Amino acid sequence: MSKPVRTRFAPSPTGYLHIGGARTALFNWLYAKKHGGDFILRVEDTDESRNTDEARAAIFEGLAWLGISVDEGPNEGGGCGPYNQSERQDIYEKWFQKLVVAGRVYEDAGAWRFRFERKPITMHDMVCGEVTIDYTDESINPDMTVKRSNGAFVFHFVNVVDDIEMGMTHVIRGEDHLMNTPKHLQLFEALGEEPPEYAHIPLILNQDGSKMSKRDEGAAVAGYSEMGFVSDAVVNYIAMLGWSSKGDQEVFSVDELVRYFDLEGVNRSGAKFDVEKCAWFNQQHLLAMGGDEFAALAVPYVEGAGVAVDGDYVRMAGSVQEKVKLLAEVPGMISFFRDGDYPFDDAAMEKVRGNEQAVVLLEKLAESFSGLSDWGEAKGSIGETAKANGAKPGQLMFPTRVALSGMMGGPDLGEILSILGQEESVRRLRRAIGELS
RNA sequence: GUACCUAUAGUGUAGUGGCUUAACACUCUCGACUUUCUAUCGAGCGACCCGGGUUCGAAUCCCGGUAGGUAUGCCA
Repeated sequence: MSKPVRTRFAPSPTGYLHIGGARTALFNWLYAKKHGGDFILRVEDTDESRNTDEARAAIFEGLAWLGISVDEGPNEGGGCGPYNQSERQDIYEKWFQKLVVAGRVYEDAGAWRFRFERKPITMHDMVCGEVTIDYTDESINPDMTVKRSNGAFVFHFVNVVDDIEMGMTHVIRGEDHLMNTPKHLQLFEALGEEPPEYAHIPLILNQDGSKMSKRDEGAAVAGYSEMGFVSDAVVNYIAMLGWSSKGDQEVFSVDELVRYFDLEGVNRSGAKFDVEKCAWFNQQHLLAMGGDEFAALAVPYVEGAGVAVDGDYVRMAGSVQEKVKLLAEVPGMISFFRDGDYPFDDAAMEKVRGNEQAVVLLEKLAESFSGLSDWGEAKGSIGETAKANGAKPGQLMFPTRVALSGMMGGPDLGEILSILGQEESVRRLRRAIGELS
């Protein structure tokens, strides 16, 4: 019987939560949840000069938005606290003394260095396999500082001590830490503790192949909501960057991800971030949800555009569920609805003008609309009007859409007609005819 | 510089020595849905970094290049 799984995400609060960090957190979380274990958040704020409160908040908010639940952490508490490294100085001091007693550290210019054992170190990484780094040559890997001259402990040391104290069983982290692992392994050995299992996952890269850093476009998790992404889609997409189920399925719910995720499916090469595909995932998740849920999610974006939303507006917003990839597209797509003087899109009008019969057909349609006793027949009458005048339904459908909305795309025509009503629809038709003549 | 990791269509992945005419998805183009825009479905374009070797047979194993990445801090 193996120990219950405990994984962690250990960010330093020096910027906003970025997509690479989010994925690292996600993999740890997925692994823990899959195995019924706990996911711990530990804030590595040992470098005071670089930490900010905003960055701390961004970590909490980002994880919360993504739906990555924290079992133990600064806000949740837990049996291994405190979870801010800045509050754990005494603990580090205690472990540091073990190193002193064992004679593994020595003073150097006021700082303390850890004496490496001069031998090859082999790690057994769950993703990278067996990797050996030779520590024989001191000039290549000089003894590392574990305690600064100002008394503060360095990352490698606190990281290891905390992983011991907090009982981590698996450490899943970015491949940029691969070369740090032998150092950590040496520390575990010197401290007389069993190291956790390690898994180094490939990095997320920019389109040009460089490591995605905090400054790069699309790097901030906080920006995704604003752009109109839903968190499940972002989670789904970043999970697919470097991991696959080995089958053809790509669209997963979070529950499915927990069920199917495994470290065997993680590959070893870096993945370039593709916003287009991320948007496609978003569309798939939008399509998969119920109409009410979609409308509820879309409304804040419409309100954000400065519009008071009433029942008809909610209905309108809901009608574009299968027309958008991003929720932020919704307000623009339905803005014509309450704006009687909506602008006509140039490209759309040009296309309509290219159809010589358009104006005549629209006039006939306006007449037909005016005479309708049952407005529910409106959409059908478009096709009938077209046929009655020797045209195909499609030749009138598009001009009608442009006339009513000013745009090439948008909600279903029937839905537009229905919500606009007879009088307003006729008025809009005549307005467009005037514009075209 | 040195070490380590990686290398399949523009992008993300599958393929772990023969079942491969290298599969799936995004993007793009074109069709279908005798109704627009979407959605959906269908089709098309498009790849095994290079060179040796092992083998009857290599995208797959080995070696060497090349390219990219990461690490080489009293940052994390």
